[in-house]
Amino acid sequence: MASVLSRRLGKRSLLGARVLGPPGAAPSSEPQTELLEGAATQPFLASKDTSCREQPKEILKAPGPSGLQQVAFQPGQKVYVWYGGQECTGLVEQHSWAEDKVTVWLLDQKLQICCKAEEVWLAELQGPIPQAPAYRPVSRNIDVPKRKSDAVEMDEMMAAMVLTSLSCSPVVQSPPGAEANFSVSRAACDPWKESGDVSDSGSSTTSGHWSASSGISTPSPPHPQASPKYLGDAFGSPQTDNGFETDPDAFLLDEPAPRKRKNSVKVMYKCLWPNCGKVLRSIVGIKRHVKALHLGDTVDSDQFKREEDFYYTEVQMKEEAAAGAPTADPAPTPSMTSPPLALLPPPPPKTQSSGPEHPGLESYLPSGALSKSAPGSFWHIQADHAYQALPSFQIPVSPHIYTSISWAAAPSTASSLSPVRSRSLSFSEPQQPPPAMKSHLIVTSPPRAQSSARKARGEAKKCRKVYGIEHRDQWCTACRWKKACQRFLD
DNA sequence: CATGCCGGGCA
DNA sequence: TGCCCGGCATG
Repeated sequence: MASVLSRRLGKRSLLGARVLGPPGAAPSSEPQTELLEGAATQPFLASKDTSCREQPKEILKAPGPSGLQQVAFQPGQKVYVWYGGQECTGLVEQHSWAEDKVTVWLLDQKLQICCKAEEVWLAELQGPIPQAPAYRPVSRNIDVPKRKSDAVEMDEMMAAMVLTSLSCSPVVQSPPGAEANFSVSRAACDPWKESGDVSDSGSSTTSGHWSASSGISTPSPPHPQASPKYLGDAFGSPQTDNGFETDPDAFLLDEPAPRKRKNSVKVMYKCLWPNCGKVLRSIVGIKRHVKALHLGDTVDSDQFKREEDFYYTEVQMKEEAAAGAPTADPAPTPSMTSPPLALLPPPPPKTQSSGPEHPGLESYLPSGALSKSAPGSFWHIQADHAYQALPSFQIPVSPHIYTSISWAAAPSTASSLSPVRSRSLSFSEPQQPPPAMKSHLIVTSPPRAQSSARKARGEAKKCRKVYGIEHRDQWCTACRWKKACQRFLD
């Protein structure tokens, strides 16, 4: 985590320097908004901006006192602009410094729009772009379809542009800078940098179809990175999986859709909005969902513009059974395992609900953050020698429920005797339905005063007693190691 | 005293 | 991390 933080900070600061300067001076609309936005999205923009585009060619206005990034958009420059709910590619037609507005010709929509300079960002290093093409600004207004005599030229140019964009930034259709950022475009443009980081993004998990059309895909989702972190780092994890072959070349040019992951792991996007939990297959979908249902229509306010990103998270599902053992991927992706949580069997009728309730706990973590964090990761914890993690393992299941899980590993020798730790339920040792692990809810009391105290000696016979010292080899490992017996739990 | 097991050391 | 053991608590 620390590492994440630091990394993150690093980025942020980087960005701060570059994109958003000291608050205030900038010609931006409302300082307030700017601040907020800055705080929330900077990192994204940062990585995106710094890594991909501008650096190389764009013209930055002297960072003067304002510090705000001021790009002098030049006619013909290829840019991205957030329009109609998606990131569109377009060409700058005119940049009005006075109003800090930019007129952009949207390639996709074939129309011209005029928006604030801050809403427009440069597409990566545009090669030798035809300088100031001949098309004249037709109107500052939006939606002025334009098909002119120079249509031909335009077409050519557009074709070129499209090609460029295809090769450089598959993200064309992906969501706004916010999270989209790390996605492909970055991957594509910034192979040399943070390749590790990049790898963790969808490209590796999803089959990376950047073909905008495929509903499922969308490059890489914020992955653990985005949302979670902001929600308080609930997910633990940096966990960048460096598993992605970082082949610069592959990245630079239109790489054939990244190979699919061998095992069909589907990436879905889950809404993290409290009590929602909707799962959609496309990032766009989820964004839309969040925006529409939870954020309300705040499209125009900068401040919320990319907020949706914080409310969904990527989850990986195995094709076959959603419940299936979530891949080894431990941390971040709250792989579809969260659900089980909800399904946890209610505390067995007579579980010892220890006396002291802990009303206080309830108020703790926001359910949102929590629910998605802990569980996901915990559920697949496996331990061979459980004794170490064994005794009552508490995991916050929901703000107010603490689950105490414990499981015992079947000793290599006698699998027949897989014990079950349960003192409330009177199981005899033989197995218990749940194959993977045995768990039962126990409302544990908060930091037990006497936590340090030794665990009372269990009444059950332990290996030592049962097998006798002479058969020490039949003891469970824990016993052999003079640890709490795992075979005969009490 | 026998047992259970925590804490800690070692490889 | 696996393994072992000193030493303490408990019955």
